[in-house]
Amino acid sequence: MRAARRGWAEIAEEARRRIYRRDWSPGDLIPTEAALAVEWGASRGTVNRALQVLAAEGWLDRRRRAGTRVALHPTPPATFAVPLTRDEVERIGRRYGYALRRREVLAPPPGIAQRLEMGAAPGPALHVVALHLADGRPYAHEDRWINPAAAPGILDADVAAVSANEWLLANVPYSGASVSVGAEAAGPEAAEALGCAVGTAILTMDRTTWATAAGVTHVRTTYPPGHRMWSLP
Amino acid sequence: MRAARRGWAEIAEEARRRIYRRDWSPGDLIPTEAALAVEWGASRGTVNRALQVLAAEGWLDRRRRAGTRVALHPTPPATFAVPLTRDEVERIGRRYGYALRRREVLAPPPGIAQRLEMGAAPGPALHVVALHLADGRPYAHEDRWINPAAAPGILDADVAAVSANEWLLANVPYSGASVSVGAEAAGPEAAEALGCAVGTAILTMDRTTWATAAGVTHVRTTYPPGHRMWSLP
DNA sequence: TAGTGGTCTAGACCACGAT
DNA sequence: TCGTGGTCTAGACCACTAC
Repeated sequence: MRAARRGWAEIAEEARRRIYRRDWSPGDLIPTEAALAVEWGASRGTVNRALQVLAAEGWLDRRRRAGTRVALHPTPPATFAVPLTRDEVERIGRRYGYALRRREVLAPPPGIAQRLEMGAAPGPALHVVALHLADGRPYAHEDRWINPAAAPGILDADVAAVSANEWLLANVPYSGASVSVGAEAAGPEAAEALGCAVGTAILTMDRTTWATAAGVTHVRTTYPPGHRMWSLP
Repeated sequence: MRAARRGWAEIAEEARRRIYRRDWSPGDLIPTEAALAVEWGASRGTVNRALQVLAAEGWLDRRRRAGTRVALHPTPPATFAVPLTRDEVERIGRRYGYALRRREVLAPPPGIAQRLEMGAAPGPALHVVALHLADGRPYAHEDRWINPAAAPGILDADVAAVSANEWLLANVPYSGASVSVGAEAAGPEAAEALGCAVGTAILTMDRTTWATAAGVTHVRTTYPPGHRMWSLP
């Protein structure tokens, strides 16, 4: 039906159109790659690339021999960027500031030790509490634990000058992270730092980061009342 | 150095190893695709595929002519799945239930009308308030507005029997969504539905969904105290 | 067992942008 | 200008799985 198109991106776009126009309805089997390659005047490799993108986005379910079907619940996962706080602040055009509020070396509580895979009788860890500022006002409060075994040199780092996270990014290999968000009533320390009443509803984000095998750091970041995290477009 | 490897996935794995072992450090220029293809005994196309994956994950910055560099802040965005609530409940092994609490047709408040692109003098919209249950207990409370112009037939749908979201997924094309999360104090309606005190800190998720051009639905979902959203592994 | 998607290859041309 | 990544192609083989 269609004349020669150009590139896998345009092919993917055409396929998306067919899906949300219901030319291809949820559950439907769509033509094979070979057939679409002929129809669109492209090679099978190009069609394959386009359809793999749609499958990764959640629009299609593909299985060898069984063919490609339109997904029943085409709801692509939402993606939230969780960048370095400095970058996040500067990207919205505000001046970044950083203030260390507490630094201590002591054995972490059991929950933290478990997340950092420090064993049942954990040695001392670095505990850092700091405030990130945007145009001089509180932007985020962070309460961080760092496993010195996984981050050699951190105990000598000047975490008053550079945020612990930036030091880690520059100095420690990173292989993965787990993130969660939730709502909590502000505790005394966060409330005072963020300038709100104790008990106010605030957004909290927990992030645990690993190197190859060991847990490197666990951080709880809390944001002032009203803060929202937005998905990427 | 290395014997023939197999496939772009293994090549990507090897490249990731070099990055977090600091064989390739942040800011470094890495060898060209052609050079790596020779070293790894693969074709350039295979190396290209692997490096494109790493670039999409945030590990590499690639530019024509300038070559490929290791990113300075390699922090891949966290991805949260935002599935159909029914699927979410069933995936954690609990029995799903749904209870309609309110259904009315009236002009939406200005903020909602704006998100749904209904203009300055919006006509009536469908307002649905419902509760999702897991093993009979409140799992999520949703307050939803639907633009009937973008969802023809919704006014005749039986939203007491099937959740409005499921009806929409089955009947209305979907082209994109915007999601945000935040923390709020529970209002009277949500508090009563979720069985908590007014003012308790609860997680809220807003989602606006569009068809090709028009806004289809805006929903605010609130979760019981303590609920957390987790990133995908 | 046969049909479908997943992938690799070698070669080619193009687009971008550093120099 | 010209080196680098981005992409297309045609052909091939393989892996999975419905039949």
